[in-house]
Amino acid sequence: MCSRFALTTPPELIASAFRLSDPPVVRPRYNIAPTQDALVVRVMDGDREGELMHWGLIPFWSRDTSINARLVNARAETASGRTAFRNAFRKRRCLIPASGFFEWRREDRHKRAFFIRPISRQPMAIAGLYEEWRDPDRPGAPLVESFTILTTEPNVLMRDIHHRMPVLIDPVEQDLWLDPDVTEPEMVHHLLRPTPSDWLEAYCVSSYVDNPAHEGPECVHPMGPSCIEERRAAEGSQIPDSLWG
DNA sequence: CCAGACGTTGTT
DNA sequence: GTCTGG
DNA sequence: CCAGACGTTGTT
DNA sequence: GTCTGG
Repeated sequence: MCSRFALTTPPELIASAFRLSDPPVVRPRYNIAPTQDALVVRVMDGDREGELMHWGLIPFWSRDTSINARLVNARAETASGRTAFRNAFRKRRCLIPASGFFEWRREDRHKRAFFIRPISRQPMAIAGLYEEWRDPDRPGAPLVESFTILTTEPNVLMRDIHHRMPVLIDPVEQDLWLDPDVTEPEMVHHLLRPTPSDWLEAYCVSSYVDNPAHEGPECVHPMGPSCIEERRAAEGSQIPDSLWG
């Protein structure tokens, strides 16, 4: 799954990595949690743009926003067939820029937080879906845009930590994923595979990050003896040329 | 037909 | 809005 | 994901 | 224990 992530990349670098015409107006965030706003990249009128949206998808037919806290993830294996995600899967696919994401590993009675990031240090592109919603009880209510993160099986690196992980989209495949004119799920399903393990590394962080109200660099500082066990699936392996430009 | 769900995660 | 279950 | 609440009444 | 909110 993916229920917490960071985006600390400078706006200018986000813009170049995602080919946005303007740097997004964002501050560094070390602990982005569900129901909060996060930067989303989508294609609108043929151009990529970065927008802030609520994390937690609100289907357009919802009576209220109470479902928001629950639809923070969508299973990549089934999302295109789910009522809540079907329309978005066809027409409103998006990317969520992230410097890395957090996962908690269960260890007996304890849990330990890990930060997972690209070895390349370029921002990753998490696959997402977004939706548009207006309060049906209030005519003229403002448009609420919200998103969910697609999850899939873990790769070798992640398998040791958790049994789900977010879907990441390779830069060479991003135009296809974002194209709103590609409305057949079959055309994009093959993009929703686990990221190769040698794209990523993982290390332990302190429990400071556990509290969603906490913010700041301490969330991603290596912590404890097992920061030594910083993991790489393939030591010394080359990062594929197709990655991150 | 109407009523009620519509989702994922983790845990037992 | 649309699908499933009763 | 984790943290924190977990409730009703009447009144504004 | 389970639900809601961030």
